[in-house]
Amino acid sequence: MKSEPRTFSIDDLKAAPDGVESWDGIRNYQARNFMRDDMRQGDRVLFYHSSCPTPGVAGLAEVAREAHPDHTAWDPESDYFDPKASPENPRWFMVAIRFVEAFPHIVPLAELRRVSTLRNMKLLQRGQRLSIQPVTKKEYETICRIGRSAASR
DNA sequence: GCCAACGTTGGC
DNA sequence: GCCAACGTTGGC
Repeated sequence: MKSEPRTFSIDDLKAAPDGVESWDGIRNYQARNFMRDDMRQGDRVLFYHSSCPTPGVAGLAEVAREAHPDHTAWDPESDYFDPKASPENPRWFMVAIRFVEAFPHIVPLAELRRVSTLRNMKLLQRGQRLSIQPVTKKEYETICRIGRSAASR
């Protein structure tokens, strides 16, 4: 899951009550469908910092609550207001995630690109902008190993 | 700030 | 259903 750290970082997640935060504001159908159809309680999440000096994986979270209607969609005061959404027809969904760990050092995108076993990772494919993407177990484990190692920087 | 690559909108 | 125009994402 990608987030701009100026807006919401892994440290912000850690500081949230119980380390839990709702992932509201997703207004892309593919990302919505992925949250609604594929993300399950306890699933691990790579927390990615985007649009910042060193984009990369900052740490880990887990799904604390499965998909439920994103109420910001029918709040006219919200930046994420969608006039076509309503409590009866929510249109947009969100999950809640819980902080698990922050890596000692971010795993930079540039480093991910150098790891041959990650070459098929969706994040690294050309034109891939989706803010929520599936990750294979092997990719997840590889990135955890790099993130926890003293050699990462 | 630039720009490539997508996604969405809306006229026809 | 097509597709041009526009908006967004996100690395660099």
